[in-house]
Amino acid sequence: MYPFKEIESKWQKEWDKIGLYKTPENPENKYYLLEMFAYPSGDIHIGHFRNYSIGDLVWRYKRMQGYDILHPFGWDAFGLPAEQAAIKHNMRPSEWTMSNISMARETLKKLGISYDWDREIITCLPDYYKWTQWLFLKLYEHGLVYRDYAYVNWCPSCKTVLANEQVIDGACWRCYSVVSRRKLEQWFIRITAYAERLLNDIDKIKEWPDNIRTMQRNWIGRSYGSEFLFQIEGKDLRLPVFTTRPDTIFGVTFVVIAPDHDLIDEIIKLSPNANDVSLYVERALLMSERERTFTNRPKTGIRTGLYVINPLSGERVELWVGDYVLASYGTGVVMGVPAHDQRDFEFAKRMGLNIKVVVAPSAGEFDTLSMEHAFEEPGIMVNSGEFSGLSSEEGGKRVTEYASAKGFGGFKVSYKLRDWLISRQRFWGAPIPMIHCERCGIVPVPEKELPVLLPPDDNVDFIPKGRSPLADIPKFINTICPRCGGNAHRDPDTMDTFMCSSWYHLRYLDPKNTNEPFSKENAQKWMPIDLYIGGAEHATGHLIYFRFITKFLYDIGYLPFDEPAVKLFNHGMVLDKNGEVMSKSKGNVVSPVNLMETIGVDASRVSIFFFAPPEREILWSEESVKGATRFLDRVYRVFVIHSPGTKGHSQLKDAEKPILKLLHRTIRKVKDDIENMRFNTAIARLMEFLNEYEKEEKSLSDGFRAEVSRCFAKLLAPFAPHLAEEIWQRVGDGRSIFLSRFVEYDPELAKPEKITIPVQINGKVRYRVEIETDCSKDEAISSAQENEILKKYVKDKKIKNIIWVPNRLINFVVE
RNA sequence: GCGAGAGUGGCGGAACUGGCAGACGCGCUGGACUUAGGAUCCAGUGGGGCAACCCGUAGGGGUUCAACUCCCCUCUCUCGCACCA
Repeated sequence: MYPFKEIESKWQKEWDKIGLYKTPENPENKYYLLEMFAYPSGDIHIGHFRNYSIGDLVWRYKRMQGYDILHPFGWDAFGLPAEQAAIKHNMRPSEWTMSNISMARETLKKLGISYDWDREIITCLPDYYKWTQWLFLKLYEHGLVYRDYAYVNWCPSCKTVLANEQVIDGACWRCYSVVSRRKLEQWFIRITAYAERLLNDIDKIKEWPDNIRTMQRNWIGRSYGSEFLFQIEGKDLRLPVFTTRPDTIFGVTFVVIAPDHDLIDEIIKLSPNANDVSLYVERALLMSERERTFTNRPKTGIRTGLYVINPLSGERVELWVGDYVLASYGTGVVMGVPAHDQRDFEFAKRMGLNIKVVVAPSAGEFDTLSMEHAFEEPGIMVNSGEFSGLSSEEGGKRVTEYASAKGFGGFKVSYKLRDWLISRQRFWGAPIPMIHCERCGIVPVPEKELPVLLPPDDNVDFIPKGRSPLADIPKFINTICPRCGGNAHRDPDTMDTFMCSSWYHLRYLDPKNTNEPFSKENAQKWMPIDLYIGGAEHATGHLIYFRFITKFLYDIGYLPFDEPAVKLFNHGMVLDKNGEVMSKSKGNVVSPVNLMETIGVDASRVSIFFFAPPEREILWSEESVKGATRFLDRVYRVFVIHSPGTKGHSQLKDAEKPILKLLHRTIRKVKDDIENMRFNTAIARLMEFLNEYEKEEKSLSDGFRAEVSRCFAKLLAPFAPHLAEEIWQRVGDGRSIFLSRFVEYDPELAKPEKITIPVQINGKVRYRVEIETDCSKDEAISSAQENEILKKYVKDKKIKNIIWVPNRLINFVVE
């Protein structure tokens, strides 16, 4: 194997010395290249390596095209695992986090990833989270932060709040007790105020993958419909009901409210069978929302004994509580129209409720009793008072207008997107900069007092006691009200780490700024991100929050753009050879360090690029690295050991023409493949070129070989940078290859003179014919017609049609 | 369950916009070189017949001169589902 160790360490030192990765201060041709930052849960694994190698490849390619690039890296350092590690290993969260960061940073440096380390950020350090808190205050200032009650998972035996991840089949992951729900007052961010823009602007981010754009659309989930108020009979309480089918309002035979609805306690109080309802609600809340909404699960429910009045028909119908209704969507109350909604139909059948047809396929045609399914399509309204006879569309509109005029309803747009709950009852996060004062109520911490420092994490008891550990640290929790100067206490919760990661890309612009999160000037210089690389698992989490915060900062004048990233690229996951996710607990983590030490950084990169297209998931296996090491060994032999050195150009010999033409075709294909993120086929092209070149090598002049070496080194440079630099040292201009310009191809040379195309008879390939490139249809057909096989198939039959696809194929359609 | 993807030789994958299915590589088989080979080089390699041909892209149907590619149905797997980041 070629001496990769010496080569790699030599060039890494050299690049460091010349400051290759430093960000230019005043970019003329800017390119902001960003990979999602890392959660430091241990050392870099092969999945990270894949992600960052993709970024590094793009950096090298773009650099050689003359771009001024910002390519930073950082750490998403707050979060649950640090606290878990603290409990498990009796370590401080900061110690665990920072030592993981040092280890991973060293690995990234050894892997030679082109980051400008001067711009590194760490979200758990005060100079960063100060500005996360600042962001929270700005959101508060603009009315986008509020407090409300929300359910959390609660383990009664550990007495702690659990993340969804910590709830396994409804039980606590540590003690296996049944997890219940507990209502807590928490902080929310009103992301729903941006729902419409987040949805509409998906049209602006055309260079994001379609699947992510579709997932975001569905996640935001806009639906147009109507809202109607159903009064509880005899009470002064009106329940708003959202529906997308106002045309079926006369078919309501029951109304169902969610067990987690805000008004549920009141309903229980009013209910004649309060005990049973209360018990039902308690049981329903043990299930996750996801379980509750499984459509193949039998829907359950309970009568409240209360009645509500249909505002349109005046009919009184039963009010039920049902677990298939979610408080978080629509109004948390649904009208049951069993004749025209399949879920309602099943519910009514199970519970013995009436089914009333109010929409018929066409006027007069309907059958009330023999229905086996709901009729969900639009049609003609029937049994609907004055609205009978109208089409669903027209009637729905009229019904809603009528309700609006009478004050018991109206048009309504509903979103699936919910407000963002950011309170976490945990230690290891950015403290929420709010103060609770007995006299003044809730008071934000003044901006000049930021950061609200997290107290030292030694001697903190992380074993949960049902509230945030910060609540039990007097030095932290007790404070003075900034408004009245009286005794007050700080908010004990910390922020969701998605808050930290929603703006980190902006801190890189200006990571040392002590006066503001980043300067507008730098934002103007570098934003938006030109290419953002990361996993698709963030589709409806980080990638929505990140867009939202960008829009918010645009609105308050901090940013000149309201979308953060022009282009998004999702790489595939790296799984082990059994198709399982790599994790420490499974012990199947593949380290790029071992790989790098046995075959080198360049061969490791080439293996992972060659394995599959970068967006595809891969099942990692060591056997596949052989192709890459053999390839680079041959490259080393042909272009380093046999290097002709820098020699002048010479007259082109006849034997050199085909290689020259192949070289230009290779340049064209490799460039095209890099630009379309098809790195596996780009490497295949280089292999093919090498195969041909090696056969002819001996008959070529030194001057020609030097020219080929220069081109090949540049084509190789994005994939195997160290080896490419080693080749370049022998044939180049004395500077780094990454300061040179990438190769261009000559379209004339890239075109082959003759091509062989298939000839089909009735769509089946029967023989082949060689034609001149770009020849005419007649020329092609005449050369194809002189053929025994064709004559055999045609015989006395007629040629009906001849299909000619230029430079592709000929198809004779016979008989 | 809902939403988003994926399924091609023994294996990873290739096939531009509907136009030669299997590029490139791994593995395997045979050979060369060699004291040796888990090194290197050469040749072969989807299946059947071993010839003309036929069959093959998860399964079933359809559109077309032509389908891995487009449409319908079914199956399997992966990711996300709001407190993992």
